[in-house]
Amino acid sequence: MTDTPDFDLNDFLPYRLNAAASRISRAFADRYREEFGISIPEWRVLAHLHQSGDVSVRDIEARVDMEKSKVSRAASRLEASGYITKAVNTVDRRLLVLRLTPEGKALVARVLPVAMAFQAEMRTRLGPLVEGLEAGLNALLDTKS
Amino acid sequence: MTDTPDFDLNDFLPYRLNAAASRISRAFADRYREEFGISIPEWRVLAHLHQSGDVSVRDIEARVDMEKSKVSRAASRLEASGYITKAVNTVDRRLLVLRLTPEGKALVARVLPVAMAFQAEMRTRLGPLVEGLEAGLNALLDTKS
DNA sequence: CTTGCATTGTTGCACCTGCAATGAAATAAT
DNA sequence: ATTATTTCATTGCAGGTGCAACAATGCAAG
Repeated sequence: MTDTPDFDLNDFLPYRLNAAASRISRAFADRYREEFGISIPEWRVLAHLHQSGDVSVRDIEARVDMEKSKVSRAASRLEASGYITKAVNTVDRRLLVLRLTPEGKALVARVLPVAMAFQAEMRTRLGPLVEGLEAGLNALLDTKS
Repeated sequence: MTDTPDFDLNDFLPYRLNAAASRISRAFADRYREEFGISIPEWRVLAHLHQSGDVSVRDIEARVDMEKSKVSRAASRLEASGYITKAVNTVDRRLLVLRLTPEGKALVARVLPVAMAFQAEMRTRLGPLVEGLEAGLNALLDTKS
């Protein structure tokens, strides 16, 4: 009987997770690009610099879930735009020191409220379901790393 | 005091959602590529053809959350690999009729158990949290479309 | 009929991405 | 000290992606 086992892509958890993330990311990226002219990788670098001060590429790679080449290119774009500086770490000259410029700090100050508002929108849309979603994401992110 | 409002990227919902989805997708894509030589877009097309029989590119675009160009290219690769055929719909010659070949059906029969096993792994890792995650994804997918 | 408009699928283009190779610097081994 | 090994960041390359432009077809208006 079961020659063709029932399968509906829309009930398939990996697909659903990816579809939801893609839509959210797309909407988010559009807003960032239009209002601030930055991409999501650039935003992640900025956010981490805001959060942790001077860091290296490797630092960001470890904490922000991005390949080092992606970090490197995002950092180069941010440097070209004047939002960060790249300097050589004097104690270990293999390392870079990425640092926000005043313009970068000002940009972060403008982006942060938009990011928080976006997250608030998501939470509103989710209502009480947000807790379950967070718990599920925790489980996936903890175990899988 | 609040010159620099606290912000931790790892508590930021859009980031967490995307990070989780990326890791899952990556693991999934690796397995598909190694075992079957197909990508996720190709898998989605195959899955929809398995589920719905003959369909057009536009059909898949609407139901599988992919741009038409992405569908078109995935379909071309699948055709080149001999897994589907592309024919012109005789009643509306703008439309294509995508159809699984016997090889395509055989491939789907091999992929489906792997997909189900992967989903089962996710469910195991999540345990009872899977319900909350599903509910949250529902909310995001329903409202956002 | 024909003329204009909408729809379907493909493709050119510019961009982004991951991976591997590379160069530079630090560390370990002998 | 010299040599090998490891670490860090960048870059070349091949391939995937979205978007806009396009050709082909269908449909509607006159």
